[in-house]
Amino acid sequence: MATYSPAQAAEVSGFSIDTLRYYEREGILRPIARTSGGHRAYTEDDLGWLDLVHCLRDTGMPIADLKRYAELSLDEATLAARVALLEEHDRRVQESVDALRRQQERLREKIGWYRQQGV
Amino acid sequence: MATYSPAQAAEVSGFSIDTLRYYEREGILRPIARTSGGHRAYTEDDLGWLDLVHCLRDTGMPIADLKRYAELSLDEATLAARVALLEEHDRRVQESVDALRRQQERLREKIGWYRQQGV
DNA sequence: CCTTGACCTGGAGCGCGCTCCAGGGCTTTT
DNA sequence: AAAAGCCCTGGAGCGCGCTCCAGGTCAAGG
Repeated sequence: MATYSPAQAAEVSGFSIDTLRYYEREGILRPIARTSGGHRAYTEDDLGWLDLVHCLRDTGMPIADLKRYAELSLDEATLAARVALLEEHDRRVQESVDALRRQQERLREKIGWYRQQGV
Repeated sequence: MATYSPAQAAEVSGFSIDTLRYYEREGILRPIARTSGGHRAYTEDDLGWLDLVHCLRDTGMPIADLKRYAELSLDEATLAARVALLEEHDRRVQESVDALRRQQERLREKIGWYRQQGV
């Protein structure tokens, strides 16, 4: 199975090498396999997981939550719980989208008001 | 004209007293009027401005940008420029809403995939 | 008056999420 | 086999946006 050097993993995942190491230290990534010389060798699976991590980070999931999620992932039996967590996160994302749009609406009202003042 | 104590201004604006002081130090608020004893007395105008500040912060405008905007506000002649900035900000807000929704869509696909794996 | 509670200032501290660095070991190319 | 470029570790540092603190002053009720 193909593996990826840290630089390649960074390229593919969109995280920096430092961030990948940081995530591993934090327990968000399971310990990455090593070459005989001690260099990391990321697997396809690692990259798949990183793809989900990216999605979760981009939607505002905090590092601490991601870590808890990753810990759950160590136990196959928790699949249902993990999906429940993702769905809960999805609800929070929806709330923040809604909140953002509400504030955007207010912003537009303010702009309209300024425009009426003769801009 | 009615004025507001720091506690009242915090209550109305939704910012903490410490944050109000911080914003004043940073130049996001013009220097707030004082009582004879040196205590702050916020005006209706201050609260109106704070309302806009809250809207901008909630939509992700950084402190530094807010400061620049506040500096512009000191000069009446910049009204058009300020409105332009708000509209530019509105575009960025729209972009982040869109990005968030795209990632949410991906998240939902992931959830759907897990569901297919038998959850 | 005197107490109590709100407010003042300057500056330190914090939580988050990285990012960078020194000092050293691999590995690939020539 | 030597140079050049990746990668290693542990730990320090940073940018943001507050938040808290000490040590004092002011204001309002009894």
